[in-house]
Amino acid sequence: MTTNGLQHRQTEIPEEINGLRMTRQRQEVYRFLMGERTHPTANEVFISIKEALPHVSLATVYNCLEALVQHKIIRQVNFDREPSRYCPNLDEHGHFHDETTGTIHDIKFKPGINLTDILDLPPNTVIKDIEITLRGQLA
Amino acid sequence: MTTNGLQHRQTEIPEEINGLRMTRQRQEVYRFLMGERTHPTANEVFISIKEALPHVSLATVYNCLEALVQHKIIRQVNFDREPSRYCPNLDEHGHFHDETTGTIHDIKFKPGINLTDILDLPPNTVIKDIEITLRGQLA
DNA sequence: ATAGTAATAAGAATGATTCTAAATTGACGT
DNA sequence: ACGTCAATTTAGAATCATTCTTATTACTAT
Ligand SMILES: [Mn+2]
Ligand SMILES: [Mn+2]
Ligand SMILES: [Zn+2]
Ligand SMILES: [Zn+2]
Repeated sequence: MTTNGLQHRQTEIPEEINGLRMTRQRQEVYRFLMGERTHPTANEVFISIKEALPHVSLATVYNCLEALVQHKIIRQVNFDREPSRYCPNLDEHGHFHDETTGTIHDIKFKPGINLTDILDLPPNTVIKDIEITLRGQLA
Repeated sequence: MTTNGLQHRQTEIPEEINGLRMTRQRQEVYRFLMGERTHPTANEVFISIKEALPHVSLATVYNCLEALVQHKIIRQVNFDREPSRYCPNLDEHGHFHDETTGTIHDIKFKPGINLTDILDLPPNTVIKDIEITLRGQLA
């Protein structure tokens, strides 16, 4: 019988994703985000993974989130000047911010739509990223 | 001969726009933004209008910008977590952030396009605002 | 002019995020 | 296993755009 804590692991996360070594802290951040549709903030991630890693620091959560974003494992989402939120959905999608409840919802694009088709862009423009944000009420 | 400083005014800005009283400070902020396509930050506005109003404070610039935004006279534009920028273009448009030069460009939509047509939104959704941001290079 | 309200100014406070420096961990070769 | 080196984590300090506080000044209306 060992005490390495690996024997009863429930969700298996690979050693490495997109070239990023998945340390215990990164695993917990990633696992939590994968189970959330709410686009949590860094602080919400911090509070939640403290259950599994009581000694984790907020700086590490920021470090993990930055590493995961840079390796395109998760996405960072910003609403105006509010604290950044994090999204595990890698499909191209927009974000709807419901003013009534404060909740955030992923918005898919209708099938067959190319965002660049509707934009009046100069020729030969290289687009690295598109962000679409909506604010309103889910009537 | 008077010293009220109003006799040689070059650009006439009305006393009131969209129900907002145009104080001297608000006029200068607004006048500067109207002459800029660069989407300046609050600090850039501050530095520029100090020529005309040497005693203006940065807090006042923030106050003015907030008032102008709330009365839909200008628009606030955010790129990730960078300082907010301000835009005098009230037409519906997106923003392209050129990584090479750091410049920001307004992006028009192709004629006859309704943004909501391409989004897979739940029925009866009230949309108060849409923001489209692109990042890349103007090849 | 007086009173009441709105706006401005200067500086302090805020808070999400980043930085610093020291300790810990992991990977790799011996 | 051991030593070495790089990567990662940690706690706390620092950063800095923005907001807040409070006193002063400017309008507006009687
Ligand atoms: Mn947070
Ligand atoms: Mn600024
Ligand atoms: Zn999302
Ligand atoms: Zn613009």
